[in-house]
Amino acid sequence: MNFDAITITDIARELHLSISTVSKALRDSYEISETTKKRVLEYAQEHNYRPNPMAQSLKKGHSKSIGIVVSNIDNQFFSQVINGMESEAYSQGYNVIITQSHESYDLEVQNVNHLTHRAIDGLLISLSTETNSVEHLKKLQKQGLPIVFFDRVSSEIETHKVIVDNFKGAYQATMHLINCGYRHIAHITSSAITSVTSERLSGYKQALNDGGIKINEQYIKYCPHGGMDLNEIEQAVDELLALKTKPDAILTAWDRITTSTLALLHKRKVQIPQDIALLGFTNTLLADVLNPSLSAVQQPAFEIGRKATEMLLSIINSKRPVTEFETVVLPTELFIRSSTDKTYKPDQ
Amino acid sequence: MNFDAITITDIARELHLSISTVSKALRDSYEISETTKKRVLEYAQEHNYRPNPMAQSLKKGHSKSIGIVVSNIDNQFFSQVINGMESEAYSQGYNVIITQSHESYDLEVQNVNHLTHRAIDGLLISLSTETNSVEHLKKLQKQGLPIVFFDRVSSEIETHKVIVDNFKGAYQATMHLINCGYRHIAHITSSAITSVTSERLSGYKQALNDGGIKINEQYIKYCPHGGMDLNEIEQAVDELLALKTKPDAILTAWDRITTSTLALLHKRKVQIPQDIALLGFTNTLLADVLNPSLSAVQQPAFEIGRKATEMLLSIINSKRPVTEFETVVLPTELFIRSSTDKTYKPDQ
DNA sequence: ACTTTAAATGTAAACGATATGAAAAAGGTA
DNA sequence: TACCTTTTTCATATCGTTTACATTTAAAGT
Repeated sequence: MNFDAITITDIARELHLSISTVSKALRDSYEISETTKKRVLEYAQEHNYRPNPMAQSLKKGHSKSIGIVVSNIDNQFFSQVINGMESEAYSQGYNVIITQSHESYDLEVQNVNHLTHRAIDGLLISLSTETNSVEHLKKLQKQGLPIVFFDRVSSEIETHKVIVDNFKGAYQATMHLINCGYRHIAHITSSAITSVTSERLSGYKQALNDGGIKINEQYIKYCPHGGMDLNEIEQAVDELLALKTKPDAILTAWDRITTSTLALLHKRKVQIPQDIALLGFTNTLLADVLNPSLSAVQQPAFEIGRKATEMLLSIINSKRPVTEFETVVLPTELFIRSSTDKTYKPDQ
Repeated sequence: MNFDAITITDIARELHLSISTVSKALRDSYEISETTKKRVLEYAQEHNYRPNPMAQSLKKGHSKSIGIVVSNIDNQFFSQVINGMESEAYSQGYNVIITQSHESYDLEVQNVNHLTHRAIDGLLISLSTETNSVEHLKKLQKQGLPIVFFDRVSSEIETHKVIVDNFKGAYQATMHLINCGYRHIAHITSSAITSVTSERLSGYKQALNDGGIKINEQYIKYCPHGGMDLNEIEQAVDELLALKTKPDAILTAWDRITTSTLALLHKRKVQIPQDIALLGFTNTLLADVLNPSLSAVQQPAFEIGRKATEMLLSIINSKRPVTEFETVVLPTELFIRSSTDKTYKPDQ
């Protein structure tokens, strides 16, 4: 706002009042007479006065904005999460500043620094797949910056967290595949260090166990870059297809991996679900109109974002330091469509 | 940053120097001796000193952040645009603050106010479909706020603009349909007041003319809310399907409208392209794996965002007031897939 | 020894708002 | 009229920086 805007000083000068009188009148203080208040308010209105937020922030010691770090905004899941965050933040008079880590640890650190440079009152973060040290966040937390994790959390930092029941989501999905009659179920997932990955992996394994199916490590493929690197997924898919006993179903654990796997199977002329069934975690709105319509584990993305923000703002607005932290676990939802349908006929 | 951070004053006190000496040392001024500089720099480093951005902004009169207003972040086109903006802004040391109008005029005004409240150095905006008065922006521009339009622009404000060749994009798309042998080509588009809509509509009409096809106003449907309101699209589709001579092809003009139309046709068991061909403007990454794979007009979204930001920053950083404005027109790209293929067999 | 000059550091006034405490004005009571 | 309240207004310090200007100190020149 380097453009000429009217300040409190201008009003004081014009109205032959002191700066403090104007300031108080503007905030409707009881100390100021009704007459003066009216004069000031009218003048302010007329000249479109807006308090300078930088001055206010400096004086008050907070910026009324919160920082967000996600891996990629260009991803249905995260953009829905951000929607929820924005909604909650705005309703409480806060701005959000969004940054992307693009699944890179270095970028994550850089973004976090950039954000704290730029005066945020709190941080909402989903870790990048590369991240296995959270020292950069620990330091900030120690300095007093409120942090709330969502989606991909760290167990090394004690704070509020919002996640989904990844174990159950993956368990239900795998169990659905088993119930449909699939026996060779592969799993393509992301970096092994990410919380989300290991929880979903456990759910997958447990379901296989409970279904009396032996776990085959060859059926589990890791894509360390979480779907950002198409080559990784391509290699994973090709390795699965090259196996003597090819899988008859694939459970993909991440949004990007799911849609990429679908595209790759297409390109290789693999019939879904006749040759291989596909079921994946994804929040795409297009699951219904994909070819074939895609069975999916969907996350309550908007609610994740909203809840995480609510928790962050509760820390920010808390009078006393917060020492009791909570981890909110939201349920996933399984949508069954054609891509896991044994009786599927391509021509509808 | 209301958490206890070290300030320039702390450093000065500890090192028995004046505040200005420290300030100058930190910015490597020639006035300060190498010895002092080194002492200050080392101390600052060690104690992890960060200049308070609010104080700097207040003093320097700018915030190093730019505001963005889009209709919806949860939309491939816009998230790609924002990616481009973020990329350019960050490389020049600027932050972006993103807000969504959700296609509502009131929300747009509110966001713009909120943003200027919160100290931005410039504004990047794509108008909401509802917006037909830009007085709120004119006022800000008059006050000196640099504004750059992208995508949905207003002819009533003179400033830099980044758009795509909407006319040509729609013309090529329609021509492609004509060349494929379609003769009853419908057009579902958004609010008639939006620049994008009218340009694409003209392209559509011109192509029909050039192809010797009479324009049938019954084939042109408007969805004022630009795809946010599914009912509108549903009604448009149903009206088209109820016509005595149903269209044999549909050109959809907006990302959301395209994917929604696809879903609606699916639900109504309309075979694409056998019953009706579909071609639309969309930037979804999933066009290849939709059912059927979707012919699409794609926009260079990242480049739109990057370029718009570059132009905005050039205004912001310009020494003299900018009076010469430029409108950059980028090309669209037509991808031909199965949804417009007369010879299409569902089973690949 | 005394002035000149350059180098290094310091003082203080901004930026725009808020808040504390004091002063002025108005009203009330004896 | 003098004195005390109460109401209303103002002067000023503050937040953390930046910066124009002033001062100090030391070295150099005459």
